[in-house]
Amino acid sequence: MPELPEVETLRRELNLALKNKKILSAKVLYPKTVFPLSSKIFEHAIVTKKIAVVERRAKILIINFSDSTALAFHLKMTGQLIFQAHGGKKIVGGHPAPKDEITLPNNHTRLILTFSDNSILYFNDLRKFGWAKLVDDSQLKDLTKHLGIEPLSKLFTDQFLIDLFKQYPNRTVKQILMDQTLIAGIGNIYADESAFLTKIMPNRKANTLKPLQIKNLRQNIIAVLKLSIKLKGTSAKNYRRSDGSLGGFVPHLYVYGRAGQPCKVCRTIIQKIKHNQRGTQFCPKCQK
DNA sequence: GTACTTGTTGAACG
DNA sequence: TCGTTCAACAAGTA
Repeated sequence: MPELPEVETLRRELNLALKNKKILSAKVLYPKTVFPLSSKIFEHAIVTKKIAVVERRAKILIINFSDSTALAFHLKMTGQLIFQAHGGKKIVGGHPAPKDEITLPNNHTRLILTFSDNSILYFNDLRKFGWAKLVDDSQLKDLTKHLGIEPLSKLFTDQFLIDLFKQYPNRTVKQILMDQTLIAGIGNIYADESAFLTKIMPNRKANTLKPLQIKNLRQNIIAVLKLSIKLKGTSAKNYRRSDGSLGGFVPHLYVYGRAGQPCKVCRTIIQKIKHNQRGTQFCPKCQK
């Protein structure tokens, strides 16, 4: 599933690909995916809009138009955005697709945007959790106002994280890291991975961590996010064990998706528990 | 067929 | 008002 690094990679690529393009037509194939919910209204409202810049907030991808409206996407777990240049190669972002077999549109395609140079952007989403919202300035603010700070911004300081742990002494590490209203963009993968790198259990209570551990945790969060972006954000694990396509970050995972396999550090078998209603993986020996 | 998984939202709870 | 818990969303896998 797309995480912050993957959305960021997609943002960079789409920003280059889409800048200054004009929307020639739009086709909604699954109305519940879009806002406004009416396909007709959506399709009519978006044509002739010109793309100014593509931005990202947490895991939300924001295509800004020149008239200060925007099309905001959330890929959730299985969303994909695929850009097909006219006669050119595809840019694929989001949920990994079986390699080289994407024919478009297909039965998971929810929205098609065609640009005036005949290039096309497809929004695919197998499970239909994702959305594409056409919003004005104030609606865009509503979409993002509840989100906490970006973990890769300068605001994400040692002191900020230490204060958070003080503010929520009874929560667990993982609960704090994954709370989008506190820190925006960390999902299950990076919560588990950064806990491993810090050698702490994800279900440790916040008030049991020493300031030095919190500082280490912050370093590890940043390191793991940056490494994943560097590897083109292909952080998504193979979605089901049978799906042979591995993302570029997968070889760097220590615990996520590795339950039952030996720890890369000490060979102890990685365990999986349910914590905070989420699958949570850890090494019982390395993490305390 | 049944249970389970997954990220996020929002309702319901004390 | 606040923090916590849980159902809902959809479709594929075990």
